[in-house]
Amino acid sequence: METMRHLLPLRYIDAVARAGSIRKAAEMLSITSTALNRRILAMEEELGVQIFERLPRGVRLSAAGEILLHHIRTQLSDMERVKSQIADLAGERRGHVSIACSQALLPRFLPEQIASYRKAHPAVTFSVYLRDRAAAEKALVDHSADLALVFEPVRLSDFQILLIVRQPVYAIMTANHPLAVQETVRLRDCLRFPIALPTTPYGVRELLETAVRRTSLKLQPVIESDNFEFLRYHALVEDIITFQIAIGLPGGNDSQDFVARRIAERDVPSGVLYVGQLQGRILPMASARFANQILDAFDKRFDCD
Amino acid sequence: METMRHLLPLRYIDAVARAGSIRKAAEMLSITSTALNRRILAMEEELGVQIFERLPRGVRLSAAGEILLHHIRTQLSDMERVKSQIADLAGERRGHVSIACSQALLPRFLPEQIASYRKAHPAVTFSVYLRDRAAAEKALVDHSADLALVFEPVRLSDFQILLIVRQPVYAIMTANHPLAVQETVRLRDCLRFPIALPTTPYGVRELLETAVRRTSLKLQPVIESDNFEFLRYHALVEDIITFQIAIGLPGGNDSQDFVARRIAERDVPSGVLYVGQLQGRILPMASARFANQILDAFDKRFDCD
DNA sequence: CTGCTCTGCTGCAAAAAATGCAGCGCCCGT
DNA sequence: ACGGGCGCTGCATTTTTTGCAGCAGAGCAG
Repeated sequence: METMRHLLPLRYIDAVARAGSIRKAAEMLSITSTALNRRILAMEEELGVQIFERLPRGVRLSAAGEILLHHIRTQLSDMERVKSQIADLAGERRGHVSIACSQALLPRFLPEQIASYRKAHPAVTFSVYLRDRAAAEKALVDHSADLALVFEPVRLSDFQILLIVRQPVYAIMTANHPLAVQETVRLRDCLRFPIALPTTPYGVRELLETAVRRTSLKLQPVIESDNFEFLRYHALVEDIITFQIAIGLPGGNDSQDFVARRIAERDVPSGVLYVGQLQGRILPMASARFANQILDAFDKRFDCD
Repeated sequence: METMRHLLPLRYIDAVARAGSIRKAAEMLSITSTALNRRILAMEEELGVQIFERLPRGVRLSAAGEILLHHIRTQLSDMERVKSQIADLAGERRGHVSIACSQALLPRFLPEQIASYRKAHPAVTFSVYLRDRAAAEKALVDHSADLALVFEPVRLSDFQILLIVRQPVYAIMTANHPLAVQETVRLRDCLRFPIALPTTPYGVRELLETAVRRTSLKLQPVIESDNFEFLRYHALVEDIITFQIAIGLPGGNDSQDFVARRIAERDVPSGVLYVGQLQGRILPMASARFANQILDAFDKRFDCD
């Protein structure tokens, strides 16, 4: 966060690596390129190895630099962890939790969880980043996120799974839609009506695509978007069907405006939501405690297996 | 080893913690107490917490300081690891291995192993510290040793076992001792003669004590020492019997001066030699490779189970 | 080819930080 | 009571870091 001056050189190297150029990094750090350049040079001198390859358009990490940078990033977040541990034993219970997650968590689940957590520990702050599956995992690796909550992740080796929750797919429609009378709906029935779908990188879309591949059905969305909110609003206005997973749904399964009807499991198998962290990393107190809270929350709210 | 100036503050804190006083630490670091004092103060300022409690006779780590120091020590040896990784990919294969071990390893086993390793990697340097079981484990914890080779350790929770080797106890005597004619000797026969023993903290002594406790025999050493070499030399000169474990014996079981005769397993069970490292720590390349070499060596030389 | 721009890098002077010296007040053991 | 150890501070000095201006080199547009 702030200061801790002895690892300023480390932050400088990190910044240069991110910016890809000393001058740009210097600007972000609001120092002169001279100073930054000389610190890099000094660091390379001390190590006896080039950290960056010099290109005509900037710099790039050398092999040694890659190793060093990895170490630097763990070191930086380790220091944060130590700081929150220290704050913790002073009874302050402060710290920071940063989360990378899929869209479905944003409207309801995370706000609720964070609010509940902050009620108990008001000094803890949060960063929440919207990231697709791949980007969320990358965020763990470069320590820009402590926790990732992702739907149907591409399982990366660095991803340490804390929890797996099955998430059935729901069809969202207006309350007076013909299908709204049923408890659960069949996929083929939905597809007789116009539908709105998330774009391909999203897990829900992938599940549906996989489901229809086994059948003679076809997905022919009249609306595509990468924004779930938009899809739901549009479904409302135009009276078409869209799809979402359980955790993204408001209140009960029904709100005043629209209803959510579970799709038969035999048509579309439940997707899987993963909560995870970086393999082998020791989380800061605050993040670890928040992760535990989430785990508890899932135990209570959903059937896990 | 030295340099890497950005973690000088960390080394300073470590030094003060070890010395227990700023002035003493300053002397060791060959700087003024003023400078050191101010660095500590600055560090505490940045952290917003006292790292050291001030006592009339010096300083002592505070609770926060304990946490911080633990982090500092990991950080310091992590940096060493990174440096050797970097050197490694430059093909230099340099680095440093520090070992805490029992006495029995010093005369033959470690010199041989280190020599053989250094033949392959001449740029790797070694520190070898003689430590009893407890001190060796402490050395792992405070990162003053990468590896520990100890006989009959008090199993600490931080100790991650890499290898276990059974080590039978041998009786050492002059070649013309009455018992020297037998292949293996009985403990009760040994105790009919004058004996020389290591002092109580040592594993061999403990094994023998345990062994006689089940019998009517008694250990009545005419010589006690904490130095195995002395015991052996003295046994030679005075023609008395002493005891040692397999790995400490020279060449074959016999040298020109004395012979080693295995004590019947039913009298004195084999002791156990442990090779271990700090739980959860990632060893520097050189140390990891050396540990592997040792593991291989044991596979070839002894029956392991 | 000629400008033009963007890069990393360097000489030199100014600014900032760390250091050492001397000395203060404190507390303990004798 | 007193000497010796301790942590800490004001001030002068030294060392380090920073910023400004300017360099050479490489891509790029014309």
